[in-house]
Amino acid sequence: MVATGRPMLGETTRGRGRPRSERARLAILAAAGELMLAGGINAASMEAIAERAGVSKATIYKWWPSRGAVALDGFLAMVRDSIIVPEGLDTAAALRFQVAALIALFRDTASGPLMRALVGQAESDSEIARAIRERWLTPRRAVTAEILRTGIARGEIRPDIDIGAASDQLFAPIYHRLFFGHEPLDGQLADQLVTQAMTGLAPTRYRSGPEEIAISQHLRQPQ
Amino acid sequence: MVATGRPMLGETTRGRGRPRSERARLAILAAAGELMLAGGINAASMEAIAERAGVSKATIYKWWPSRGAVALDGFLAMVRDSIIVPEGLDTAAALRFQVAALIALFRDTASGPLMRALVGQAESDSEIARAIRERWLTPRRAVTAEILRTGIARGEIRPDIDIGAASDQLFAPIYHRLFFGHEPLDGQLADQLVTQAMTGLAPTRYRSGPEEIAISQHLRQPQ
DNA sequence: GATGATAGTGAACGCCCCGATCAGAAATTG
DNA sequence: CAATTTCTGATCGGGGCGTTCACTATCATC
Repeated sequence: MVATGRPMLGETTRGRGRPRSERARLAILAAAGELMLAGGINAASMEAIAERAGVSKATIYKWWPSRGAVALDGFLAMVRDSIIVPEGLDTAAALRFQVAALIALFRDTASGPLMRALVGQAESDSEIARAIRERWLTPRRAVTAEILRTGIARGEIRPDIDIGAASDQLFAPIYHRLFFGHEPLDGQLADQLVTQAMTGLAPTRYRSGPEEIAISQHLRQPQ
Repeated sequence: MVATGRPMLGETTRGRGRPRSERARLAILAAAGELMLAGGINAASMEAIAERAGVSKATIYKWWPSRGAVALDGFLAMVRDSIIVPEGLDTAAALRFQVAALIALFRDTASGPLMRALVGQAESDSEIARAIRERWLTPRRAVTAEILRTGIARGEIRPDIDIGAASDQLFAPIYHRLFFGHEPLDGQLADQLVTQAMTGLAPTRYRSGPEEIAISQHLRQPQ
C-alpha cells in the first residue's frame, strides 16, 4: 500500500463530498512518468510533477507520501494486465513466452527505465521496496512457479529443482541487463535463456544420472 | 575515472606542495560507507560525510565531483582484490567457487548495501553507471568467460552456449536477490545455481541429442 | 435549495542540502 | 627562504522538500 487514499488505483469511492478528480490523478501519473524518462528520478521532483500536470503540489501530497510512491503507482498503472498466461503450450514454450514478454516490456515501453528508477528509490525507501516485491515481483514469480510445477507434473521438468532458484535463473538476467546495461535486451535473449536453462551448460555425457537417483539424493519438495 | 585527482586510489604523487592527506582520504571513504550502510545513499550527504570524517566539505569536492563518486570509490576500495581464481578445479567447481564468493561478499560485508546504493545512484548518473560496468562488472565477467572457455576446451561445457547469457544465468540471480530481497542470499544458493545451470531443468529424456547435433544446429561461436 | 463533507488551488513558510567560492593556515620541496 | 599545493572554516544563493493556510469547487444528503 503506497497511496494514502483508500481506492487502490482508479476506484472511485462514492462518499459524501467532492469526488476525486480522475483527470488530476492521471495527469500526475503521466507527468511523473514522462519526467522520469527524461532525466531519471531526480528530474521528477514533486514541484516539477505538479507544474507539468497542471496541479497543485498539495494535491499530490494529499494522495502520495513521497515521490517514490508516485513513481511506483505510475509504473504499476503502466504495466497493469501485463501478465499473460497462454494456454496449450508445453513448459519450455510457456517459459519462453514469459521471458520474451518481460524483455519486450522493458525494451519497448517506458517501464524499463521506470523499473530502474524505482529500484534505485527502493534503496532508501523500504516502503517502495516492499510494494515492488508484493505488487510486481511476487505475482510474476507465482506464475512462473505454477508453470514449473505443471512441468514437473507433466514430466517436462526435473522434480528435484529449487523453483525459486530456477525462476531467478530465467528472469534475473533480464533485470541484470536492464540495471547494468552491459549487454543488450534483444530478441534472441529469451531463446538463449530458456534453452540453456532447460538443457544445461554441460554436455550430455557429463550430466548426472536419471531423475530417480536425483530425487532420492535431494528429497526436496517444491515449495 | 571518477575521482578528479590523477592518482587512482592510494597513489601519492610526489609533487611540490603539501601532499594529499591519506588520513583524510580514508576517513572520507569510511564515513561515506558507514553513512550509506546506516541510511542509504541519501543519508550520506556531502555535509554529513564531511562532518563524520572530520574534514572540510571543500576537501571532498576537490577530489570527488559528486556523492556517487565518493560512494563508488569507497565501494571499489572495499572490494579490491576480491577476485580470486583458484587453480586445479574442474569447471563446475570453479563456477561454484566464484558464485559462492560473490554471495559471501554481498552477504557478509558492507558491499551488498553499497552495491544497491550505487546502482540506485547510477540511475541518474551515467558516469557512475559506466564506472560500475568498467571497474566492477567487466573484470568479473571476464573471469567467468575464461572459466567457461576453458570448460569448453576441456569438453566440460557445451560449445554452442552463449557465454554472456550463461554468465548472467549464474550471477544475475545473486544481484536480483540483493536488489529485491525476495529470497535470502544463503549458502545453498551457490550449489543450486551452478547445479541447475550445468544440469538443466529438463529431465534427461527430454533433452536434445548429443552435442554434435546441437553444434550443427546453432553454428554459433562463443564471442 | 441549504448543509456538510471532501477535493483541489495557490501561495507561503522554514529547513536542509547542494555546489561554489574565498582567504588564510598548514605542509612539503627546492 | 620562496614556491607550491592542500586543507580549513566560513559564507553565499539556489532549490527541492514537507507542511500549512484560507479559499474555492463539487458532490451527497437532508
